[in-house]
Amino acid sequence: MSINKNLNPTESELEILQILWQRESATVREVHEELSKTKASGYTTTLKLMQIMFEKKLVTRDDSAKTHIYTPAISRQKTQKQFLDKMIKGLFYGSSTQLVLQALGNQKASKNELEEIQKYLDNLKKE
Amino acid sequence: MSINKNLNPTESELEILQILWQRESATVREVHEELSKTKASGYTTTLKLMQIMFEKKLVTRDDSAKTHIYTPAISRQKTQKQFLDKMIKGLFYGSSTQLVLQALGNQKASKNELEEIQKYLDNLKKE
DNA sequence: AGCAATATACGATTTTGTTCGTAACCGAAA
DNA sequence: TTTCGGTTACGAACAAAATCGTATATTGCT
Repeated sequence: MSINKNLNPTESELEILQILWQRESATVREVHEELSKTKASGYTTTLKLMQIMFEKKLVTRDDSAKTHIYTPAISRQKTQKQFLDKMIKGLFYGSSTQLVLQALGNQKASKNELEEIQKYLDNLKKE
Repeated sequence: MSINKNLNPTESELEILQILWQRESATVREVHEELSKTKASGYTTTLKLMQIMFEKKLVTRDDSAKTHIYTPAISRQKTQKQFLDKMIKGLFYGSSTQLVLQALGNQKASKNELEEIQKYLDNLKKE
């Protein structure tokens, strides 16, 4: 029974969170600058999105100065988990294993990465 | 340079594809029946969605009889890959390894499943 | 104080996706 | 052949998300 509604971020909101997570915190302008590298849209669009995210409590902000500073209010990990779960349920018939195999098969991971995963698996098995 | 626009399926369209993949093919009524188990909405809603999916070429249909029979036009695997790629890019900073670790950590897989994954990894390493 | 530059606030519009009502259609049974 | 149940076609309403234009505020500079 959580008090917060905790609405899931939309596609665009995710893009912004992505940037905020990398930077710890940022102004609207900084976020917009970053977004502009891959996407064309107006400054006020980014502003509006971030205001909405504030209302949804996806971010907090320091508005003591003229230029507000935004900070993510939800963790990267938690968000990743939410979306993963949804995807496993909606596209992999509930099997996380299926998702993992598919992910491994598609994207070629380096040998180092594969070994990292194997180590991780060994630990899991011990538990 | 593909001729088809190949629009990604939406949330609702995925639910329908999910059913079509399981059954190989199905009528609107069958799909609707199945959807109704988990979701309340009218028959014509399902119909409309499937008609749109037809326009988008997400499904094909046999309309030789009065009751049309729909068949998925995109494969489960390809769709899974598309969404995985998008998620890795959009939420895991491009690292499939990160996604895998996160997926393994969240959802407890059984020991058998873990071993299946390990075998798979061994094969990958050999290549 | 007045001006320029840069912020935020916020409503309106556009776009995309979902839902539904109604008409037209078809086939089988009476 | 008429009727009735089930089907498709299709436009329109509705909802959610994204985009933008414009007004207003704040700061720094001259």
